[in-house]
Amino acid sequence: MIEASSNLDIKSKLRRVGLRPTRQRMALAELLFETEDRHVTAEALYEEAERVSFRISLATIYNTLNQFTEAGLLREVAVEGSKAYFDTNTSNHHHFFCESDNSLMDIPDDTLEVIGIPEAPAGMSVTRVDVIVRLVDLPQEACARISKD
Amino acid sequence: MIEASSNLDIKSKLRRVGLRPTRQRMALAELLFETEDRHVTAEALYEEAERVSFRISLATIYNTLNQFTEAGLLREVAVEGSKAYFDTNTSNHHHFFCESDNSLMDIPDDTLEVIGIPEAPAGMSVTRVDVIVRLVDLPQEACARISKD
DNA sequence: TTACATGCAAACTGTTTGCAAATAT
DNA sequence: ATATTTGCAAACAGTTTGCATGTAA
Repeated sequence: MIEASSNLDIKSKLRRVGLRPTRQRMALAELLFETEDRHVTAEALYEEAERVSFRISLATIYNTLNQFTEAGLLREVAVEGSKAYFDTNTSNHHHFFCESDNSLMDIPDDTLEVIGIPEAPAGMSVTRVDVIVRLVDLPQEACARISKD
Repeated sequence: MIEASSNLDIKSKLRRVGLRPTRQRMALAELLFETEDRHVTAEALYEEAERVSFRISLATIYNTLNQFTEAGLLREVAVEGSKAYFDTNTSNHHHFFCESDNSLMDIPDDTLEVIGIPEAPAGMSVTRVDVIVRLVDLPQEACARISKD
């Protein structure tokens, strides 16, 4: 049982998108939305739940992340690599991806701009423009030292 | 045995990057580099080899694609999704990704520009900036009709 | 009390690896 | 002759799914 503070907010947040506020969805929502702008993988969220002694199966984590994404509470970030990343910031924005430790960071919305986006080829339309600025940590400096999540 | 035309070119191309020109590497190089700007997945290349009756194992395709990438003959494109995409155009450029049929297309180098790339966080440096313009085909229109590869 | 959600294990996809047999130099 | 490469099958990671059990309304 994680916190109790904002249970009602979370409950209605789930209800609003048509998801039953079950114990596990509540707990995951609390972990995800209590702080701003998180970037999680299924595995990472699973470990986080473990850390606060919340019992949940990995399958349910996957299902829940997908449901939250469909419901618009999360957005999936397209970094290649085998893992799926979920971002609690669903607005239009771009990302740093640190290749040294596979961490994602938001790029503040107003710094970066893409100009001259070509028209979509005939019969298609643009759904989104994703920019990933790939980073490596310089020798001697630990990428891990920078705030992640 | 695919073609015979430019065997010498391909052979020296492989030698130049320190790879022995084996039968299977030659065949794959021929498939990949005969035409410009290809985007392949391992599976797709495997099927292509089958189509021209070249016997090769999928494991070798994977190994070869990775070797070619390390050698700088290919570059991996970071479209999320489970599959790895390899691009024969190793220069700096961006991509359309058609979500309807999972195909990649190059965006001509000079159309698109990213401005205001923020500085890398302390201790890190930018290795690359990737832009993916995601597309869907409009109803009624087949994305597949557009030239792929 | 009925429809929906969960947990488990098994299935599945894309990819990598260990090792014996085949090939390049 | 020697080192490298190949192919196979097995291993592997991440993710999804089928189904019996548990839970929310």
